[in-house]
Amino acid sequence: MVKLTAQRQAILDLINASNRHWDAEELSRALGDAGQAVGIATVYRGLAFLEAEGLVASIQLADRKRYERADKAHHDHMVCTACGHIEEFAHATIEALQEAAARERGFTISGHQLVMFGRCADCTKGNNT
Amino acid sequence: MVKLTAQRQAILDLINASNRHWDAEELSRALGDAGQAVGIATVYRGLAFLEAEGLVASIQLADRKRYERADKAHHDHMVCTACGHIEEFAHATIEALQEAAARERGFTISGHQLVMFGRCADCTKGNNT
DNA sequence: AGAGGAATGATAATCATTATCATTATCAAT
DNA sequence: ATTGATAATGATAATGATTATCATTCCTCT
Ligand SMILES: [Mn+2]
Ligand SMILES: [Mn+2]
Ligand SMILES: [Zn+2]
Ligand SMILES: [Zn+2]
Repeated sequence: MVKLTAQRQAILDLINASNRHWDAEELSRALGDAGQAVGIATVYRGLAFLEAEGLVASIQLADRKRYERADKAHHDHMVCTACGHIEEFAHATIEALQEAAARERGFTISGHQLVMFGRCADCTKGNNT
Repeated sequence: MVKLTAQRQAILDLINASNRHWDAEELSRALGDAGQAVGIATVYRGLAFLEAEGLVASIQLADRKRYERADKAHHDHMVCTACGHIEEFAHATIEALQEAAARERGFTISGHQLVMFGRCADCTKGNNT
């Protein structure tokens, strides 16, 4: 019975309405534009709360943390260093091999993050930037 | 013909002398303790330089970037969230599958980072913190 | 209606990293 | 050795994302 306040619900709705990977600032700005302003501090707290509840997922990039909906199957990311595009991919075998590697070493895994950096298909062809 | 200044050489020597994963602050402090103080700004610049030259490697964790020697084969990491221990592992099959996944999507990969979080073998058994 | 506790929001604080800029080191040419 | 050009250093200010503070507002229960 997670209790969602109006601002937490607004954050969650916005995230669930697309496949974007949002940062706190973007969410705060978008909510303001939509007429339901939420203080930036509340956005940070709301995101932490929602993630703890498993209602949103996140990826930690070099500079900032980005949030996305959690109602998709687990996946990892490829980040285009030219245009910022974030592409998703899931690979069951990689996941299984990771778990095996951890098990071999007695490591109890609670999470992982695999990020590949490079140029997306568009940026590889065209010469965007 | 990379030209190493005294302070860059000192940073590199320190990194190469162990298998630790250092952050800038730790390096600056250790250099100071060793009697060859290097300003923190110079440490940051030196690390960027050394990494660009391929003389040191790095991993970007949530809060800070950590540097290690580059004269080891590529590997990824498991970070213990209890004691901070960083364990290394290499997995050729995972690497190959990653590249295949990128290729399938037209992504030109320039780098990647796979980090697993959890409790190391010691912290899983004993109850260190 | 009122008390207690949680949530909000404005703002200050924190902390890693980068930018500035005056000073110093390096090196080639005089 | 002295110059001058150029790069590096180091002290310190600035930046930017995130967290902490704290007064105010909102709920929920009695
Ligand atoms: Mn995603
Ligand atoms: Mn390592
Ligand atoms: Zn791109
Ligand atoms: Zn541990």
